[in-house]
Amino acid sequence: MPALKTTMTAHEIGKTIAKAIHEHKVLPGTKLGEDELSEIYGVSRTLVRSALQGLSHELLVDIQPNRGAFVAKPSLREAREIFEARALLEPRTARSAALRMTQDAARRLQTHIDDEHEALAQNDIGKALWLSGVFHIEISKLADQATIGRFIESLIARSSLIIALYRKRDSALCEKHAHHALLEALSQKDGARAEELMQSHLVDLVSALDLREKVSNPTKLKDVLGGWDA
Amino acid sequence: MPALKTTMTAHEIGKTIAKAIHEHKVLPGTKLGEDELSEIYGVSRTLVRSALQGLSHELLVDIQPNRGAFVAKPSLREAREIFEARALLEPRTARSAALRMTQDAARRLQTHIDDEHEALAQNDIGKALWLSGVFHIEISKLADQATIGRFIESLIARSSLIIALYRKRDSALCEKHAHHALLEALSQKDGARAEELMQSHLVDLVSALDLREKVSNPTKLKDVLGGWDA
DNA sequence: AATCATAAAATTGTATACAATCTTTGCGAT
DNA sequence: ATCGCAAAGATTGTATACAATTTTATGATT
Repeated sequence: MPALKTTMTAHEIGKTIAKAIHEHKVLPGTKLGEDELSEIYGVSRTLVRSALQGLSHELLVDIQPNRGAFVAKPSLREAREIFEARALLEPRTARSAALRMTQDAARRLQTHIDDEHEALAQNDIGKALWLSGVFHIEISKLADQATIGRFIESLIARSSLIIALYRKRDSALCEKHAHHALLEALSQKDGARAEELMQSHLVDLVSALDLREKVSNPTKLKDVLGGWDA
Repeated sequence: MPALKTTMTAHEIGKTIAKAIHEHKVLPGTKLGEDELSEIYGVSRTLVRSALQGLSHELLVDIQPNRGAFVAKPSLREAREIFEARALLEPRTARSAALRMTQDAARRLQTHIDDEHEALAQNDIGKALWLSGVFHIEISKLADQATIGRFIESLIARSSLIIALYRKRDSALCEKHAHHALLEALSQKDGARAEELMQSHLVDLVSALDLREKVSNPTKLKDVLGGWDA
């Protein structure tokens, strides 16, 4: 833990909250009260509000006027759009990354994969899930196109929410070898193969989700009274 | 003008400032002082800060810690990246838009083109430039992909800054017929042609910019002492 | 005259106080 | 009991006050 800095900046607070969201420590729909957070971080509501507004710009939290901030709940439609956008951007970006690949980058990605496996071994699904996302972000950074990289980063961040909401039961995301194969292609500067692998990897990711229309106009409202959300 | 609402919201203030930036009423590098703005809009610095932070998230303003907010000055590299990203996203989006085109949308785009011409006739270059950008945004909205649409919107907003910084002298952006041809293709639901036209339109836009490396290590610093920026 | 140090002014950063809005609770009527 | 309404409580929205930092102005020294 980074030692006792006198006070956290709004950006740092935002990062912390974002991380908790990404690791599924707080689930979509959770209320993020200002007093609560300012208590936690030992700062005034001013900074908390600033952080929350930042997160809302990234569409990670939803600020409802006079009601407060909630962890965002992307709709089915948004979910589909986000993975469509990823399918559009990431394969191409992986190809660029392959062309610019370096020894050092390969090493970094490898240790990253190791971290993923470690988290998985410790059964910290949330963390493993997020690290898996960061792997994609790292690749996009290698492509040396910061603008598109930011878009991808934003899409992956939101994917975290989508996975929390729409993951099929007992679907094994984080297929071990997918990232490894990707790294291999990148290391060999095989752009075409990297592009291909990324594309099919994304298809696999989507196939672990249930993005079908919520069917039931619940035939009887009474039936659905079990623990509903906020 | 919208009548006397008691007070403006941070979002509205941000929109107003953004509009001024887009229309080149304030140029890249201009300082946006908090007191100054709160005076102008008749609100406290709290709201102004919130607005500025929002704009900084959109990369329209650059907030330097303890120094203040300035209208952003995209680097040459960013400029190139942004138009690369547009070239990647917009043609495809224009194709989708064509497939979803309606009578009503065609009418709206036509009146939009008329507005552009009117602004041009009134010699309001800044406004014409921005309306020209909004035309692209409107098309992207028709494509029914809000996520990518937001990316495109953000890219076009920043293009405004790039044009302010890097436009070739006496280059006629806003070639009259380009948008008209695009509208025609869209109206005919000719996706392939719309995609083509958009692609070449973007090439034309870039060719009106000077995105070459700034050559001169100024041989003598003394020579460059004229009014330099902040 | 130019340069550096120092002090005053101005500006941004953060916390607190107050206002507006929403939520919950309790009471009374049906 | 259930519904509706009203007051109390809690939470968000905005403004102001104070602290920290930067910028500008001033003056001494070389």
